[in-house]
Amino acid sequence: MVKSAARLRLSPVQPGLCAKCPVRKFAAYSGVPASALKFLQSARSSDRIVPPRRNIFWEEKGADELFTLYDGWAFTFKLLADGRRQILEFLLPGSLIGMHALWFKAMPHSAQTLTSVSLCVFDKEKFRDLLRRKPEYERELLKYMTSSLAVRDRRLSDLGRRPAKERIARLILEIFGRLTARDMVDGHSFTFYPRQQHLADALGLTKVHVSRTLQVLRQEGLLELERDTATILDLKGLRELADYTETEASGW
Amino acid sequence: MVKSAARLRLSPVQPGLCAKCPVRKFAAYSGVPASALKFLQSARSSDRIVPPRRNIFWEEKGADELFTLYDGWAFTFKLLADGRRQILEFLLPGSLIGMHALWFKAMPHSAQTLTSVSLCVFDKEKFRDLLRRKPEYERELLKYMTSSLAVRDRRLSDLGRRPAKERIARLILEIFGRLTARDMVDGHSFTFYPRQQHLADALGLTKVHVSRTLQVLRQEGLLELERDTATILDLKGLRELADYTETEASGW
DNA sequence: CGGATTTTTGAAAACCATCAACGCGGGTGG
DNA sequence: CCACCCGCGTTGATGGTTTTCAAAAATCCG
Repeated sequence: MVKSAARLRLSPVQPGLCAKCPVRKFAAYSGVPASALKFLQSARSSDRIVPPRRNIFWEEKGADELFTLYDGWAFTFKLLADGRRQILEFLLPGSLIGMHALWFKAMPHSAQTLTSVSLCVFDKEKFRDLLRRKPEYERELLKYMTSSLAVRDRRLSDLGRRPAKERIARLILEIFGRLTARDMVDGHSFTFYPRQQHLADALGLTKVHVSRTLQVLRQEGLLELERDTATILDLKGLRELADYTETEASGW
Repeated sequence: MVKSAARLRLSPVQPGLCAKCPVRKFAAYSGVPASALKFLQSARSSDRIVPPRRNIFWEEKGADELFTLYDGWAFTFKLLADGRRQILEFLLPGSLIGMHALWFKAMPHSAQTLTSVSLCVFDKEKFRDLLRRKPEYERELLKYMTSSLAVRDRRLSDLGRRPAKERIARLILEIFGRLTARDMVDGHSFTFYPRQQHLADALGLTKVHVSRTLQVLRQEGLLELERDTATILDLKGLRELADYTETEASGW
């Protein structure tokens, strides 16, 4: 099963009509008013398939487009002068990518694919038109951004104040929650594309320490991470360890 | 001079007409269209003065109001179960506080004053009306939120990937930039209300380590922090150490 | 099967936390 | 006005978490 899911990434599902979009109820789309769908469709200038490990856009460069992720996994990140990387967000189907482009000349971060990915591409200007014509949608995006900021603040607390074990547990639980909302889990298992290096870069750790900490979590019977597959062995225990409340698991 | 500035906090400046508001060009207000001022004024249900070290609202509680900070310093933060604190953002005049209340039942963080503070208070429902009536303002807020998210992502990178010295340097430079935009600096000196414990909680460090690191920065002739006053001794050197580019210094 | 990527392991060191104590200074109350 | 108290910053000793460096083992992919 996992294998076939992984194989899927080689030819990602491609989007069709916005009105029938299956990811429409997720993330940035969750509140798109039906009346705006026509405009959303017309602002969508094209679709695009991007292979794994390719950048979608680059930090400090300009961008004329923004995207929604239709299928596949990706992430946003920043690079420091010495090459160290901080992953800011893992992008899942429904994620809106590159809003910054709407108003600013330079992107504040890069975006890169993890799997092969299919994107809905929106021309910057057309998207601005859409916002002007459909303030309800604009309002929905404002809500989406507010919620995104809250998620980012949780991660900030994790990096600032939690030890490695909790950081890892919480990130896995967060992704588990998002995937559950998308019906992309199989019981307590799910396909998981980030490598240990990605976890490290998202959590402010080194891959070595991530490796060691994952072993502890496995030995404690809480969590198992194999290549491309994560299995939560003890959800209750993991939540407890991670101090992860139910309310943290909704809405994006 | 510092003395008198500190004394000012005991009776903060109170707001008058939105149309003549001196902080209107900062942060959340920077793009308020003149046409929206009338509505902004009418959405403003009252003013409020809050003494130092008081919460403005509480994490996990609901809120019926949102605020803009008119005068004084404050910050937002989250508490962990064991009492550890993560400061998310320092709030300066012009900051919009508590947007989350517009759509969500529970606040994702708390807000607390550092000095005595004066707030413009907006009723949640009236503010929603304002957005409905003035989509230009709504659009401006969307831009503001986007930019806030980018700032948060910089801090995330700092916590994840930078050592204590750089974190401190960068936070000071960020605040210096924001204060400069507000004309609240005196050359390379400025009034600075956070204590070392606040820096620690914002940067994911302990107050002890902040103290030691500040001593190093002082000995290196880069930065001096006394009670209520910060002085940048060597701006160029500090920027270099902090890897702080000019573009990081604008727009919020 | 062979090369590349990813994960694991070990040893040593760096960075930062913890704990505890002391000093300084400002504000407050007697 | 002075003494006291409390918040805040400092200092030292010690320990833990995490990093670094290097290398080997495991896994994947073509």
